[in-house]
Amino acid sequence: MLLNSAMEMRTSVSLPWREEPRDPYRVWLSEVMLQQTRVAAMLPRYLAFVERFPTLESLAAAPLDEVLALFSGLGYYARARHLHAAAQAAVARGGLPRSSAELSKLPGFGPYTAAAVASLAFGEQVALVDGNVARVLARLLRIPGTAAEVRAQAWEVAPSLLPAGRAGEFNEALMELGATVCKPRAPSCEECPLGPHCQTRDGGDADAFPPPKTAPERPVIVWAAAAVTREDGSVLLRRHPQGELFAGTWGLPFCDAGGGIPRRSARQALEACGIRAPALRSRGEVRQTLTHRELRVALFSGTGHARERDDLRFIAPGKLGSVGLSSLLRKCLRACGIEG
DNA sequence: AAGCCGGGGTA
DNA sequence: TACCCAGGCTT
Repeated sequence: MLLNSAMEMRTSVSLPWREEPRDPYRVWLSEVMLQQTRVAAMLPRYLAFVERFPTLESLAAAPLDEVLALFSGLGYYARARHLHAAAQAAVARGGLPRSSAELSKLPGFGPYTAAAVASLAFGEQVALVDGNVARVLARLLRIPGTAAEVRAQAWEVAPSLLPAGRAGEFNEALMELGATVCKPRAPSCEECPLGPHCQTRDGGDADAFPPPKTAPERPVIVWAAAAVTREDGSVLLRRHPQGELFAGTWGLPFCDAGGGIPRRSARQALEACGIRAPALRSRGEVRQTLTHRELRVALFSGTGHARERDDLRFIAPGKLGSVGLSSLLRKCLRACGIEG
């Protein structure tokens, strides 16, 4: 009965990766893009991605740069690197593994994604818990404890709720319910198909499950960055190395400027690129809030030339779509009057 | 177990 | 504007 109630949620939206018969590659791609990202934000990128890389094999054969380009602005770029690496590993072994256990061995497949692909695309009878499922179960069953404890409990309980032979449908229905009705805040309990079964609905305290997390403090990071344009209008970009924020994507040459003089720091950043003491015009400050820090970038612009390297390229504004860019870079370029 | 990774939606 | 959200990897 729980199943039937929850199932009412299904098929309320038609999304391209849900077309039957399901293509495991596309189901996987959608799950990766949906990590920490809403459907509305990722849908256009998903469509562009499958158009460029319609198959697992085409993705495996692609240069990483192009994969990152298609992830531009989505954030968490490790997802793109893992996706690419996993595609190559999968092709090398003859295709995508069909079980959750085997999928887990590939980069980028954690417990959730492995179970999602296995149940949704391959029909494996395996439960999954994402933020939505954890919240739905916490309210339905009045699971006490912190968000982390609720999450662990949900993984314990979920397998026992699985209807025989219909794990995929059930998983999808629970996630759909969490996304549309059993929302983090202000849940629409009146519309909930699970209403009679829910242990928090009558109390009206569904909101309290799971309890809100305490806000983490967010240290401020200050960068000084410079947009240097060449005579032909192209702008100097530097690839963020592994271990740096925005790793793998391209950004303006920057230097940490915490406590220092921003203009001097910007000059320093350019010297590291082989540009000596150019005239720099101040372009104000761009801010970007990340999960664990607030980023403030003091911006400068100027003209100049530099020798290109593997991690240093002049890119024409019209060609910006062909490399991986962060949203931060877009903001910075806009502030400098450079439009992609 | 805790910290690290972007970005956009919502109040 | 301020707050909220969340999977996988690394340490």
